[in-house]
Amino acid sequence: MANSNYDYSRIEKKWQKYWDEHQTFRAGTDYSKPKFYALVEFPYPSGQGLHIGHPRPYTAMDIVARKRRLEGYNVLFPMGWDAFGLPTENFAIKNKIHPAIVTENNVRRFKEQLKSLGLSFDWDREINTTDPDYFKWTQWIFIQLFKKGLAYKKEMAVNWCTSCKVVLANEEVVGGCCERCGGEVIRKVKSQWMLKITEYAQKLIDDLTEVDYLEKIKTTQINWIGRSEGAEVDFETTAGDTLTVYTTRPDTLFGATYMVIAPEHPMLKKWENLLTNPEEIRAYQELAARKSDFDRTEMNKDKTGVRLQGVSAINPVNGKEIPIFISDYVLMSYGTGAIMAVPAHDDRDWEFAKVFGIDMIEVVAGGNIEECAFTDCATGIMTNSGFLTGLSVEDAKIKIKDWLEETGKGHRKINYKLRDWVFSRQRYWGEPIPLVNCQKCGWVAIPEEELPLRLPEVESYMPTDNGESPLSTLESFINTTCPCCGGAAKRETDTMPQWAGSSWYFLRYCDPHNPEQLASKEALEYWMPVDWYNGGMEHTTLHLLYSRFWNKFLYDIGSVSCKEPYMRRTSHGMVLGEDGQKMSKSRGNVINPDDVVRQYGADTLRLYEMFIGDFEKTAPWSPSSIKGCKRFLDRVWALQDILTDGDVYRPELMSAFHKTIKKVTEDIEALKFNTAIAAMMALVNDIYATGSVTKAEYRTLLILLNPFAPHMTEELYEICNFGGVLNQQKWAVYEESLCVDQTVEIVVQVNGKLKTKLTIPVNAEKDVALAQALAEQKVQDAVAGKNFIKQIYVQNKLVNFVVK
RNA sequence: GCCGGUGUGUCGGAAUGGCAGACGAGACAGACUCAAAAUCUGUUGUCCGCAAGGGCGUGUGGGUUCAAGUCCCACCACCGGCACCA
Repeated sequence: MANSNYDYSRIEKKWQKYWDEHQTFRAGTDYSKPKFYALVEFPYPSGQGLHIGHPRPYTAMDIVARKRRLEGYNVLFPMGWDAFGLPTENFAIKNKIHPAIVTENNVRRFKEQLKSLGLSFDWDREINTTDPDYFKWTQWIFIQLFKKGLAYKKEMAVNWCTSCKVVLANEEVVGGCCERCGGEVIRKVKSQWMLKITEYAQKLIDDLTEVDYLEKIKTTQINWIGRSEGAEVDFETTAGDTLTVYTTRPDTLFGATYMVIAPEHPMLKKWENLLTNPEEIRAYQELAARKSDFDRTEMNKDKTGVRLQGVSAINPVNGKEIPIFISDYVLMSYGTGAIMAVPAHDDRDWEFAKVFGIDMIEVVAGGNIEECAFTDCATGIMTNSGFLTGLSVEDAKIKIKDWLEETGKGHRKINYKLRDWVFSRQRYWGEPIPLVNCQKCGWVAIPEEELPLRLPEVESYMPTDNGESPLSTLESFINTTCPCCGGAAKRETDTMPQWAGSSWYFLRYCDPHNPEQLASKEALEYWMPVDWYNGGMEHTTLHLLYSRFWNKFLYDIGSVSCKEPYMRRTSHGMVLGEDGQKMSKSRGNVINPDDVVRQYGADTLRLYEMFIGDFEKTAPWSPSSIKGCKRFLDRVWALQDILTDGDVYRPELMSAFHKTIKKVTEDIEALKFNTAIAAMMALVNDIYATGSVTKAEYRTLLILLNPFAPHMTEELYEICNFGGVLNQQKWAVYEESLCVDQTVEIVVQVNGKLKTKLTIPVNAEKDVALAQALAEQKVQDAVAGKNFIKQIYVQNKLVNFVVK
């Protein structure tokens, strides 16, 4: 009989209390110790409470953090709340509760749930983005950006969610719909605060070489930033001015038979009096403006447009006059908002030219332009191209760029798809933008002593239908004096987007209570960069990019000491419902972590979330599979009944132990938690096969398992009187030389087919192994009467006789 | 269309070019039990065979190799992301 039942509920509460009281996981301030900074994305404390997907990445990093502590590192593993945002505000509106109260309640619930999972966060460093002591520094950073000219206000077409009544960043629009609510997104011209992330585009690409991110994260970011090399080319027009285009294919300049400008292009205004078909143009402009992004993508098959009558352009290489069109396939937001169209060598231009019956000139030989545009840069040879004829495309690109620069008709240019970050939101529950507008001085930052600029109390948080912030109705908030001239001024009423607070939170964790600075220099120099940051793939082009940008800016102004905030970035797969579908209320496949903790205990839940499959891939929840993890813990618990006095690894388990230590040690670092657990399960099976366990064996097993199942292993460690508490012990060590057995089983093949297996001494010499293999009857039968072609021996693996 | 990723038993999934299916689940059989649950033991890719044994098996088709789930080429299916970016 077991000394006691595995009463997980009692044990887990006991140890959670113990860790709390002893501040076991408090990050030390001894800066002479080696540090390890493990980070998980802090949650948005929603009203639904913790989702079953949360524990997966949290447990993973908890395992790493716990292991590193046992290895002697000073570990920082913090947690906080990304609490500004729309759902809280919407809930507040609906239920007439202040969003701050809603946030407080949600945070309390989340914290309880996280604690019930035994996650080893340093709760002394808990932060909350809605805390004025925190967002004081979010506002401070904004002011620095403003002072350096990286925050600017611009009248522009923005993405407007008709349902949330709020502006969205480009990154927040998914397939023409609002990322959050799925509502229709339309384009609306508004004056918005923008952050010049584009200024950092090149650095954001280049510095990826210095960090260890999953390759797909790097490529996604690189593709999102979308660097392209080309040239800007100036086309003179019959209006006597110049129309500049951007192209990546200046080599095809001789093939440019028309031009297209975006419907919003400013030149149209300039040419107003010269254009003879203004109605037609205006009608098209209105049509294009009404189209949402969604419509634009939907309609991308049929090219539409209007030819400008009265103005045309001159091709600078051959002086030919070519027509200019407006069409919504050219975007004002990229390049110069104007293109030279080369229908023979660009798919979109080809389609457009077919619709409008425009000439094509083949300038790169090798395709059939009657059928489709020939866009291959690698094999084509220039033709019909004057001084470029006969060159390869690559050589032609260089030559034409040189020519453009020599003649002053253009120049080399690099463009990025990345656009500046729309940073204003017309909602209540966000950081107020700390600027005032003065008639005389324009936009002025409020003095830093006045930070934090708190949110005023308002009657209603309702977003207004005219698209202004709820703060805009509050005279007492708006009216203020100009810090510059002392005259009357008005405060900015927009707030910051939810991404603001999370763009620098990893810095605040280093020194979370500092009232003087966002964090002290010493703390930042010691803890930064984050050694390992795990989070969702969905943040690759949002939070991950934004926070790299902010960190780089803070680095440039001397506030932080490293160029890149995160040394290593990994990503976890989602936990799906039992049916393999994404968990959702409507599907009825939602699993609540509280229920699982109640039914099986936190240790089982932790173990299962790690065992469920490859950490980086999605995995369906399986109610029966989790029982296997509980069963395993029960078996570990019951080992205490067969504990002997012996205090060494027994010879028959010697290599099994060393191998398992090695496997678990390495697998944790490689995110292969599932195979680490499998190895421990196999070890326990091996132990049971011997009928008993020694103290040394049990102790090692408990240490290996501790990061995964911290409560139970602490309890067993105490029950068995192994001395002290487990979390103060040292991680298990292995010796390479003891990971191998004295003998190995090798495979004997004839012509690659398995014939028999053979047990021979480890590292046996070739002739010894071959001789022994050849002595086997089955081998004899298989090779009888045949000639040996080859005899292959792979040490400790196999013997293969190739015969004919 | 472009960029990623993934295809292995009934299921989740293991396999530095070297015994495919570790570990777990499920199923089946047995032990314990009045009985059930729990637990323990065994079997469990598939086909032929009473057996010994043998054939076939990692999405499809080729190739490299003594040896391919793994490397190369072509293709198919599914998942995710981006999408008129000149």
